[in-house]
Amino acid sequence: MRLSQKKIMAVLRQYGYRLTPQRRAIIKTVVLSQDHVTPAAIYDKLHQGQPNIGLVTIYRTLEILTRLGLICQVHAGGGHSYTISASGHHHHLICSGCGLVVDFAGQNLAGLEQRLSRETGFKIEDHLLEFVGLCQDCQRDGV
Amino acid sequence: MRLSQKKIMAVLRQYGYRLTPQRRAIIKTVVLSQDHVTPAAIYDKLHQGQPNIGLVTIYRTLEILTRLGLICQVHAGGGHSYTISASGHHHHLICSGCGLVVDFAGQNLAGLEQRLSRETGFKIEDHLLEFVGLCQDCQRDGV
DNA sequence: TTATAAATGAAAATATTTTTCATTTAATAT
DNA sequence: ATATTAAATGAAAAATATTTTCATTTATAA
Repeated sequence: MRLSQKKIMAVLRQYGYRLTPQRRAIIKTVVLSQDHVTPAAIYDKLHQGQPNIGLVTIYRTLEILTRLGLICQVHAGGGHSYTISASGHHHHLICSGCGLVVDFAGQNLAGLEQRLSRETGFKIEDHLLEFVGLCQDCQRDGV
Repeated sequence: MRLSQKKIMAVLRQYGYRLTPQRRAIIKTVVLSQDHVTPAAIYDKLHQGQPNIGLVTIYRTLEILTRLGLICQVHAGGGHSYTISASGHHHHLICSGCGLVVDFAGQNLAGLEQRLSRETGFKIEDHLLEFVGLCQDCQRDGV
């Protein structure tokens, strides 16, 4: 289940952030995008429109949304970090050909986490699990 | 088991790369480093010494070593990607306080990989599993 | 409406990575 | 040993990415 635009805006408000037209537009873009988007891609898509949005605002908004857990970053694949909207605990399957990101869940890492905690003394706060491969389309197209 | 300096150099030679003093110095730095190192950190450590090493050479060498699987990148934690030497298939446990990287193995993701492949049609090539938390020292120091 | 703290965006600063190309050099052949 | 040559280096510039600063605008609440 992906977060809706409405839900994201509600959470923003809940935390005392203002709902500016810029933020609405950025959220809309991230939510409507099927795969992950870079700050630059959002900028390209939005900065001609109304309102005119600066790249700085995009960085700032993505930072807030990430901090609130409303969007998350994709690390593998290109190597750089991209963002994608999603909700609940899940992981990413990333196409190295076209950048498509598929969310998946159902992998319970609690056991492993406990083992690691026990063996290393770490207090584990977070984890990152991503698979990289070729989606069906890219396999067919021989990317 | 971490790769030794000698082993890394042998593999480099095996693939037809030349063993320059610069490459030796870079490999030594990465191997001796307990945690992950950034290109900039390697540069700071080496560019005063003999031989004088340029940042470009560091980027190029790290790229080769990564491609040959002799070192690998760390994605989570700071957000940027860092490199660390290691061998064999393993994953990372990263301290968000001090950057310490602990390797761990023994997590077999083949079953999950198969499931995802079946469900999505992806041809999976690689994966990334990282845990982030606080190491014992940083817990104590209240970082 | 008005007041005001938050948000914006242009510009500059900072940081990161890649490209170019003349020069140097490691490894091979002699 | 020495010469040869393709590979490697590094300075500089270019390209890319991100953050900071600060004057101006604006969403929200009083």
